[in-house]
Amino acid sequence: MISDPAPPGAVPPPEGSPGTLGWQGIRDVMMDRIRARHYAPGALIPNEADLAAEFGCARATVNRALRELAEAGFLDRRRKAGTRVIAEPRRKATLEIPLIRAAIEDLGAAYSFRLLTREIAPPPPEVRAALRLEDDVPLLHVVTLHLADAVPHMVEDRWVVLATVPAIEAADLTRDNPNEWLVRNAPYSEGTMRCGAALAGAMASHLGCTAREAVLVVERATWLDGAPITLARQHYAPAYGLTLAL
Amino acid sequence: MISDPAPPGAVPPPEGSPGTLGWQGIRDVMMDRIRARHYAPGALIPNEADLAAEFGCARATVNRALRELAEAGFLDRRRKAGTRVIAEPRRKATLEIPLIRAAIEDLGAAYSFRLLTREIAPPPPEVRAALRLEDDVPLLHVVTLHLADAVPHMVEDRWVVLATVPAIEAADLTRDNPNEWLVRNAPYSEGTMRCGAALAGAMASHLGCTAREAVLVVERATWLDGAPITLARQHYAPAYGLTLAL
DNA sequence: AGGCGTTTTATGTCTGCACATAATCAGCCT
DNA sequence: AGGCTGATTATGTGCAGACATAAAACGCCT
Repeated sequence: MISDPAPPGAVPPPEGSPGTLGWQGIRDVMMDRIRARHYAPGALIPNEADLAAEFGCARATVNRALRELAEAGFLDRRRKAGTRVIAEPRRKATLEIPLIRAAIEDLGAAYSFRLLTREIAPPPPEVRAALRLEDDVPLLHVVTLHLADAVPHMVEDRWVVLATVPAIEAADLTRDNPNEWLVRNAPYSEGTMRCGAALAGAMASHLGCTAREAVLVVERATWLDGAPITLARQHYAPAYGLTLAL
Repeated sequence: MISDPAPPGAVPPPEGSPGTLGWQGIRDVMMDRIRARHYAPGALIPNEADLAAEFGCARATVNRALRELAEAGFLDRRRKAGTRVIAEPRRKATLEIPLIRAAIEDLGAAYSFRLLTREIAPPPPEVRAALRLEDDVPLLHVVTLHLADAVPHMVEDRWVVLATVPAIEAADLTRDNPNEWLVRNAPYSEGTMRCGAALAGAMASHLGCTAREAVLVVERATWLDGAPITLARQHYAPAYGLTLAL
């Protein structure tokens, strides 16, 4: 049965006006109802046709509104089974993957970088494993120091699969840093990302801190249709943190 | 002008078949074209009506496909100006905010928790600042240790604004841990989330590690329509990292 | 009871069509 | 030239109707 008569509090303002609120308005009203528990957690809500009648609009408009709420993780929609309020919504935080130059400039600092290492070498086993590499081919290995107002901000240790992105071998990475070159020239279709913490250790000298300080480590690997592209491990300066949007 | 004749490589399979590929198919074809630079980075793509004619479908179907690509950060759409390929796509990683119990059980471990502290106290200045609290009212302060297979996994230090969520004062937080209680009973409309690194320090005793190890720290604050709800600082056990999806 | 098709139902998607809205562009006036 | 105004144009949104599809519910048969 449907929890129509609003058990506890009630914030349902669909009003008697015709249908001038659009799909965003309908989404907002439905969101309010979910929050106010007009629709109980876990309960079914009315079907699209009924809601369309209530809001005085077409079913497609209700569909658009409910689809968004489902994508946002508040509703569970299944054919024939109807639409259900998720009792324990698993919300998502999103992280805009920073183009390093842009991230630093957004901080109001002047960006610069230094290429510390550039070599073609066989990767260590963990790198091969992380990229799911089968052959033991040499990769391009670059270490880049990124600075904000000439102060070390992040060290990026990156391996690039030349077989997948041969053009990078000829690129002048002292002009465009590897991060930017890849963003512009190597689209990817899949990837993994993990962030953790570690002691600065060997990175301390680059970051201008002591080896015993804690730094944020971000590791990202990318593929294009199954072909490995690159693995990057980034060590940020102490006290720096990533901000995600909810 | 539009980069229609495909400059470098070309992967445009719209074929002569009528219109049996649906909006997802159209999205995929367009994605392939962007990756193959059939549409040059920064260039305009054909308008919806033309694409609809090419794919043999209605404009609404093309619209749906392009809207998704725009949301994913590959296209920039503006009324009258048309749709443009973003040259340096700023991609987003998403983190499913874990219900701690579920996160640990997904690891294949048995979940348990211990409430270490429960008090009502005035918050320190940084907590007030993070929640944008104006009055100097006392908050509920709980510290919870979450364990995976009886091994310490994370310590959560949380402040809850009683004025916004009075019901939590009566809740039995030794049954439902604060995390779960809030997810079920305190919906939020806005929030911030930040993750960084720190030395274990005073948390070491709870986490079963030394004070000089690096641990991941996640700080989350939430509001409901501007009213502050809670601030949580979570210290994870050493070596644990968050995995984001690209 | 138990198992197996068939019906029913709610959502998913598509089609044409229409109008709204924003932003560009051209042309006009001063 | 400079600036305002209005036409043009591409996207944003809406509607009504239709068919597709998944899955639950029902009923039938054994």
